[in-house]
Amino acid sequence: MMVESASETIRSTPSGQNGVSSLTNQPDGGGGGGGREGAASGEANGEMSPVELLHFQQQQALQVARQFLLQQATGLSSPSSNEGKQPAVQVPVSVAMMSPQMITPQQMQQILSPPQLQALLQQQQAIMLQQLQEYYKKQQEQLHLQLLTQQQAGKQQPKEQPLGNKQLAFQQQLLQMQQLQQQHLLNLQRQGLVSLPPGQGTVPLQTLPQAVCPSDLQQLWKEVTAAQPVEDSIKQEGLDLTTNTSNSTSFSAAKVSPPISHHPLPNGQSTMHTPRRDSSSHEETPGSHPLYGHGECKWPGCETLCEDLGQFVKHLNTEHALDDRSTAQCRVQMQVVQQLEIQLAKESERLQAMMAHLHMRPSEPKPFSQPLNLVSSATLSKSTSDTFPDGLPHPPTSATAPITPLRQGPSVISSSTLHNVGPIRRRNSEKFCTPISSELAQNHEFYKNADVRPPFTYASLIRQAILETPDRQLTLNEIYNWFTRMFAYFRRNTATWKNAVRHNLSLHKCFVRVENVKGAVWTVDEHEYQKRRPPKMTGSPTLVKNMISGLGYGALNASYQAALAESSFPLLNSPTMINTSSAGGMLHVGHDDVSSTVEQVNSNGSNSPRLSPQQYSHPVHVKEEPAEAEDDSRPVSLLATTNQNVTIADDRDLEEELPVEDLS
DNA sequence: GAATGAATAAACACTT
DNA sequence: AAAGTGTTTATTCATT
Repeated sequence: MMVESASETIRSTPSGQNGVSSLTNQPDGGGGGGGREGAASGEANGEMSPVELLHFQQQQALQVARQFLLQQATGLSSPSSNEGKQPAVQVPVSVAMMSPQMITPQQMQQILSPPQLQALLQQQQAIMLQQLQEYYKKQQEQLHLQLLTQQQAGKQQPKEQPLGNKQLAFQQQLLQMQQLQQQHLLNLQRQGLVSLPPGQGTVPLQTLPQAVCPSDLQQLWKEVTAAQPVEDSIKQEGLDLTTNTSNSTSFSAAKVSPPISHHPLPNGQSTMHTPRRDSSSHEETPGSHPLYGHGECKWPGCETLCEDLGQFVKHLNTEHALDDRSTAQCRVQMQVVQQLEIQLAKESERLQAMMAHLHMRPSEPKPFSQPLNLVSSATLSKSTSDTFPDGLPHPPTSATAPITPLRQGPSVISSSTLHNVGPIRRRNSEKFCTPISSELAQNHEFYKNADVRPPFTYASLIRQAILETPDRQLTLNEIYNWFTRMFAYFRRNTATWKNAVRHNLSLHKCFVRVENVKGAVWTVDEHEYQKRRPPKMTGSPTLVKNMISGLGYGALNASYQAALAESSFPLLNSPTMINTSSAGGMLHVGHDDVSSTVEQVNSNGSNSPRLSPQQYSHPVHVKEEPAEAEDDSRPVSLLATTNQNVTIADDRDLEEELPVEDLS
């Protein structure tokens, strides 16, 4: 039988330095049409009324800010915006020779070493922050000027209604600016995240998508922009819109409020019906009010302390009754929400584009985590989202950022992974000695859904597949199934990779074929496997250390482990074996691939009843006996989150008996 | 440049 | 006989 031409996908270009230049598709990050550059220099003056003028300027300012934001947000993907901004970064020759426009982010990652990338990103961020601050400063100065002008004018005029409007306009502008700041920061963080290779240890926890919560952002912003006297000018005017506004913006971000036109509810509920606020992890008690939290009124600009809900309601009705001010504030809030919606739309679009680019199914309906695909996700899902020790609601693998589900895929995907997007021959597992299992764990969902070739060798994959089963043995067909189940990539070109699997099974001594009642099964001879190649960097403590820190395991630990657990290496079934410290432990395995980690897990994870001991000893037992005694137990790391149980035990069954195959 | 490991392709044998 | 399974050889590429 002919092998269908699968080769085209696989061997088209060997990746690496030579192939890169041929890739030209660029994700058109939100930059949209290129022409919007010179958007505005808020200059318009003239015959307009002060109010109109304000509005106009505000619009323009917003425009500029938006563009700026957009540009910056896409800065990484659109080389034009960052050309020449990273002088200090050392770029490989191969990159340097390419015209910048030709480089896609992926390619960048391919080409740049993780440290380089890191440096680049940091620079980029620093620059962006700086620019942003400058920009906002200017805006504020401008505002202040206007404010003064208005004040003078206001003295001569009846100040009833006009003044209110002006104030509102200012409020709006400020609000929006703050909001933009926040958004921008978010973008920055996300950018950094998305493209941060795992090897970059310096990633602070907050920069991780999982950890980005509005409160963090605020905190960050406060630090970053502490110098800004924004609120002061406002307060001068007698407005009580203070920093707190950022609070309101952040928390309303997630919700889309219906456009209330004129008379919003007195208490502003209509806009704030957000059930769960990001920052409200502690609050959210049954009798709570969206505008009440942490003992204070969350009305924008109002931080009045209220002992209890009753008092708060009272306060709400008195202080925030239906009047001009409340109405206006509500309107401001609406705008804020609208802005966020716009932003969300843009981000979503970008996400789509990214996913499309990565051949992922855009339809992925599960914005939030999906634990494990292997098993019915339903079973696991619930536990996954909240099982994390750090209280972070998302499993690294599939979880999505609270607001924008950006990281469907490679969220965590490591550079190494990205390296292999596309045709590659070399599996990096070896070089970076990234434990395949961890990588797999982290990007499990991604591989499952994205048609991306996994960066592991067939041997390591096969081993992984085998070790994942309780019996540590699989029939060829089961191995096939595992491949297809775990990797979208292996759902096509079947003839090719199946042949490769067979070839590997036969070729490597580490795979032992055992006759069974039902036929033959394949097992792994660990000893042989380890012998297979010299441990690249196994032992080196320093390396290990680097790796750990590099991967950000310190900070990441919890989520990482959770991810691992979630990734459900079946072996881990036992919920008991949770040992945070072990994250390092598993790393030290150092061996490249999937297996290495897994194996450790296995051996350690021995608790799980069904694990069969064998692996180490050559003599392979065949399936009949489920498992005798648990083997040794090295301290393993994986923190098995509770959900474990569900897992893959069934996995195997699935293939054999159940036609299930719900793998997306 | 050689050695090595891995991916791919393909031929062939055996079994079901 | 066909399909699946397993073995083997050859070629190519990438890395060391």
